[in-house]
Amino acid sequence: MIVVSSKDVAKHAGVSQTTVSRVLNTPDLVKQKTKDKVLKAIEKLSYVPDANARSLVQKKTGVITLLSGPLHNPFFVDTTTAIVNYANENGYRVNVHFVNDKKLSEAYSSAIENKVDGMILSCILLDDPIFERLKRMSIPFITYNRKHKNEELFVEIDNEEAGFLAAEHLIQLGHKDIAWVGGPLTVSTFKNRFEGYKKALKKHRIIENPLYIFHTDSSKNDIQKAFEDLQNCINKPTAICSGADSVAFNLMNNALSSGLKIPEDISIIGIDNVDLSNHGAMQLTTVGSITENNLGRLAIEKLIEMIELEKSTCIQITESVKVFLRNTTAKRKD
Amino acid sequence: MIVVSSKDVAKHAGVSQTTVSRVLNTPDLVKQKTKDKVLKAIEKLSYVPDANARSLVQKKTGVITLLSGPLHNPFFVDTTTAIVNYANENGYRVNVHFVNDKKLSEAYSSAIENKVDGMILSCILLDDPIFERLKRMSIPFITYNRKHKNEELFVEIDNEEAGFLAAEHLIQLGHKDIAWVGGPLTVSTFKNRFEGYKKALKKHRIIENPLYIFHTDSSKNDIQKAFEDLQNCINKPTAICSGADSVAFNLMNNALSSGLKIPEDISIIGIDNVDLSNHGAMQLTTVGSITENNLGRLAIEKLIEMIELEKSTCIQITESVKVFLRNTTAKRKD
DNA sequence: AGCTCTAATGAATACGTAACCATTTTATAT
DNA sequence: ATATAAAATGGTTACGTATTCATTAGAGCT
Repeated sequence: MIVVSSKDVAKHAGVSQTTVSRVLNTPDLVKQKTKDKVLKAIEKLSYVPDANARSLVQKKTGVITLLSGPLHNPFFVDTTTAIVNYANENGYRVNVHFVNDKKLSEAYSSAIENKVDGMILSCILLDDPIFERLKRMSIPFITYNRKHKNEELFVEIDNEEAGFLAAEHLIQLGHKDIAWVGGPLTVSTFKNRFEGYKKALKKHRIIENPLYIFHTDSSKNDIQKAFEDLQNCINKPTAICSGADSVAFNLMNNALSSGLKIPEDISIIGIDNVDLSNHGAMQLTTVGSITENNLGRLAIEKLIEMIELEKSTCIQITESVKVFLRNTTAKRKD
Repeated sequence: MIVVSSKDVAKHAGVSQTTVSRVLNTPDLVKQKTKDKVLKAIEKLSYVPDANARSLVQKKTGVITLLSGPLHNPFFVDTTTAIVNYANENGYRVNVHFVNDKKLSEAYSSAIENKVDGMILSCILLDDPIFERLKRMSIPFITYNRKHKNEELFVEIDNEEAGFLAAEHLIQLGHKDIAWVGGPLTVSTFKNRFEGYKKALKKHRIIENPLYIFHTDSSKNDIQKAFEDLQNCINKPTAICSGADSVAFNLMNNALSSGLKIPEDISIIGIDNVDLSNHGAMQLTTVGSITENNLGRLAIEKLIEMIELEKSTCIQITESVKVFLRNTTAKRKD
């Protein structure tokens, strides 16, 4: 790979490397005639400045690392789009990593190897040591979707309220046998949503049935297993409260392929209100942010602010939620 | 941002910077006792090598730029996942950009600003000048999904055959009034698929109806407009051949929200066989690669090969296709 | 012409790493 | 003990840029 440097341009234009640099960064300081010479040389040699070298001296990389959950979860489709696009519009490039909880720490260390201007994380655990590590390294970062037990630097929806509203919606439709299929309780999102679910049951004096409760690893297989176990219950639940839209989509898939009709045979509600849930073929009833703000977008805005103002403010954003009524929930049949 | 460098580690451990570098890169060349000292210092100062500085001297960035289409097209969900994950497994980071055709050149120039080890493009136009530009810069690259008129360095499915099979499938179900809703003909994918569609009609002696043919800009709005125009035809088509699964999903959404039943009232077939098309609620009949290889995965494998072997082979991969029969197409009612 | 002030340019250096070459230390053979 | 080879370490430099400081050219004035 032949690389043409600013020195080559300088030699070709008969000026110093400094002047070449000036033409690109502070063009007002250089005479028009010189500028022309240099620009011509740049054109002719098709010179492109090396962003790596620049970041070495400027101590600014223009790169943000995104540790996102996997894209087969449509929530991360929406957020990744918002994050990458907003960052690009503001002159940042985004290194994207799709992380699963199993090899979280590998992902972290590989991400830290590279000096970046900031990091944005979706997959932090409640008591993840990465939190303190990033703070010690004084690298700007923010979490979205999930949050750390420290309750700092996060953007989320009101997860407990979301779980509560989801369950209460089903209760108000007359359901009593309401299952919960969520994700691991080591992440704030599922933990709080599950708390909300329990709170709603309690409020309406419905006794929790341990056979109805599944904390999956949010993999397709594990969710399918939960669904099958539910179908094998003696008292099949008439409704399922899903810990996330992605879980709901998987459950819908399982229900449909075992011949069940939604919502006639079973009601399913999600949480997140991802774009896909509004598709005509899905029409998933779900709970999501009232403002319909994209959490990724909120997070990246704040992160870039932190980077550019160079101060580490405390960011705690919790979006209020409501039910988005669609066609996967219906009154209980008797 | 305080940065601790290998010099700091060296001073702390009482060795030279060279030795620190050696401990990390060629540990066999350094005595155990020294190694311990250095590793201890690294630990204590929580030193992390600066990948930028390294790439400056090694002339290798470990970064690949991905110019992908937007994620609301599920095809790019599948490919982006495959590309990012495979690249990460092989020690590369991926700068992701989501490009729309309107501001393609902006995206290019911003991407080129940064020296990267390779580029992978989904959105190249048939006669895109970027092709020659990248070749001149001798930066390894490959295109997937679409290809350039030069017919080099691409991974695709057999698009003409795909269009042909899609249309013929509808014809064999008894349909004669078959619409085409695709994307711009300036991209190879849609151009060739449309050719296949026409070929099938011709083979079965069905006359093309210009009122049935729409080359949209693949935006939601434009597709909706096409759908509405089709519904306003005097002879409504009984089936639609979509230029891509993403188009098909949009059409399904339009059909369902205007009260039509699929496939009873209208048959819809896609091309790409994206993961989502197999979801229970979608069950989109579509045409896709026989091997079900992910095009993104094929492309990134080849790209990394090119990077590491440092030779620019000619890559032309065209995957054979077949129909994946699901539930959005049915016999024509009379 | 001589002076001052500003505009325009260049030389030298730092950034953090790996590579190259030189040197010192240690082990092995005579 | 000495010579010789091998192992281990250090000094210096290059990578491509932006920055700092020094210098030169030119404009405007008396």
